[in-house]
Amino acid sequence: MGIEDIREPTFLVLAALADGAKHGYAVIREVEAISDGRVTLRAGTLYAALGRLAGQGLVRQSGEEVVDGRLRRYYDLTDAGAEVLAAQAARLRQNAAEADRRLRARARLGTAPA
Amino acid sequence: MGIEDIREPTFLVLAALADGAKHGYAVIREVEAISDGRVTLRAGTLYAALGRLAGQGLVRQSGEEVVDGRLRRYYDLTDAGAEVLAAQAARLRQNAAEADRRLRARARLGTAPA
DNA sequence: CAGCACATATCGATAGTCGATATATTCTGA
DNA sequence: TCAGAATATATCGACTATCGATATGTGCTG
Repeated sequence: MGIEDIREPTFLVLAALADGAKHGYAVIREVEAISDGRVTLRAGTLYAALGRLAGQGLVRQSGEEVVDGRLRRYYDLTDAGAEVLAAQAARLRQNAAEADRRLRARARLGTAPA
Repeated sequence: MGIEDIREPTFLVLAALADGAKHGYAVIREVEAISDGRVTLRAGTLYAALGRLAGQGLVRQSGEEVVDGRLRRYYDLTDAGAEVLAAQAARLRQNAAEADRRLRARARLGTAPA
């Protein structure tokens, strides 16, 4: 339950911040783009995740700005956050590779042994 | 929230069954092996997942057997289960690739702009 | 001037996983 | 020989990340 239990929405939040600081709403749009529209973060999910990740030292607030009378609160990845993201990405790749390997083994035997 | 919301433990259960039918306890050991010891399924997680996946038509009970006086209940993937697993694996790969791409962009700029 | 995009935030409900517990048999080591 | 671990199933309460809804306010567009 430490830092290693990361679900897709939270993973995508880290990924969205990996290439530079963004404000919350921009993260929501970025996550939607990253995931080809599959994941639309709820505001509740986003701000809860940012708070949680900040508490874990993976994300940090990097300033505020007012644009067109609207407040923007920026966040970016810490080095620890980048490390966790890299480790998680490796894990996803490994899981996907293992699943594919087994699916190929299945295909070799003939599908659905009814 | 249909069938597309799958967490790591459930994904690994599907993966464990992808290359052939197994009984519950064997799935637990297989998942541990697949994940290099990172994921040890709790019995509660496993049987809940199997029941849920069976209800979604992704897994099906494929028979019972008594070995050394102990009951074994076997499960295997349906074709639908194999398709979902393949789709999820693709998704993991895509998420991992996107994270890596952004982490490389970050590295290019110089880590942690203090 | 209605409605949507932008931008933040909180709150109750849902659901998957964990941790603990229960039951029963067989194998292993001291 | 007998305690403990491994095998094998299953249930239940607790935790928590996410969802869905709601709230508040500004600025742009039709």
